[in-house]
Amino acid sequence: MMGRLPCNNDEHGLKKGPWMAEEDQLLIDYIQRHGHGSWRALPKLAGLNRCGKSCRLRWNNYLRPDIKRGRFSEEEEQTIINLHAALGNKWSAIASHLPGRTDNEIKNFWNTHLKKKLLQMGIDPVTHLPRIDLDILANLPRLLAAAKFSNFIMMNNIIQVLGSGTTPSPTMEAINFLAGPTFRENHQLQANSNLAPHELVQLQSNFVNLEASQHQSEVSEYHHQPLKDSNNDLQFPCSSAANIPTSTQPAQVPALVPASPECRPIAVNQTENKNINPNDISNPSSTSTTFEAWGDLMDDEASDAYWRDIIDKASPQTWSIS
DNA sequence: AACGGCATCAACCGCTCGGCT
DNA sequence: AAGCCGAGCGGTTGATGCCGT
Repeated sequence: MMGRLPCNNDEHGLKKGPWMAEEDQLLIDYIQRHGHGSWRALPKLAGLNRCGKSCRLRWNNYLRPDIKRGRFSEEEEQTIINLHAALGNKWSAIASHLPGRTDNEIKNFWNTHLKKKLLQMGIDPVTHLPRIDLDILANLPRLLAAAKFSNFIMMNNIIQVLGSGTTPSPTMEAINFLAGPTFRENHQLQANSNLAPHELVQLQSNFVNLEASQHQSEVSEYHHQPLKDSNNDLQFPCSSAANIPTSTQPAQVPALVPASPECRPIAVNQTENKNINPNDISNPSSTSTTFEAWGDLMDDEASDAYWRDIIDKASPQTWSIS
């Protein structure tokens, strides 16, 4: 990080912790009269013994006159769930779709209520997919074998590009590549796999979801609005795209699309279940992409034998790099 | 009444981003 | 181009309240 001094209240004798009513009043009075201007300069000007950052937070999260307080409505809940499916933990982006609600409030509401609610519904709050059970984990070796090692190397490269997609162009290039004939024709999974048809469908649908979620994610990120066609209906690049709500159409079911970088398809749950209860949700902050998770696992000596065992069982002849 | 565990949420901390010099 | 700085974001913490025993 570039030379940025922390807001160290202790060192400067600045107050920390809960705000008193008098402090609130000083802040409100000052901002109503002068606007907040420079947050750093504000506390001194307003006669507050706080750092500017603390003032900004207090104002934005609590004192702002347009803040809506009280319980979240059903519609707001659905909106949050669907936006989270599309945007991941982008609390400020989610908050921008909910007038009067702050990112902090939404984040707290998510962590304390919605996460649990989804879990109770059997939905992984990180991926927004139905939670994966041990049967799937047991089939992992076959899935791995089917995908072929070479495909994984290539997918890894692609997804790293997707994961680092802060600019639209490389990401869209990767998506176009995935969607295009080169990828689909040259990487026929079925040819070298012993997958059952439904497993193949699942694997291929992951690619489709990857396109859809990435596309939707970018659209939302750049426009903060779902795509709409001329009839004002939601428009998606493919049929399984994220289910973004409108004010008139609250979605009833959370979208089954992983969107945030840590929610890449295929195996987030499987990879992170190495030493924990497989029914537990994956940690949203631990790994930014599925393939980084793979890397983490492969780096871990303790898990090395575990994965070697799985790989050995996964038809070694299919692992030759073509 | 006292205690412990859990839930909630305001506030903080560390970091990134983008504008400016 | 490099560094500084203000603002904002997301994760985490800690105080508080509630509930069950």
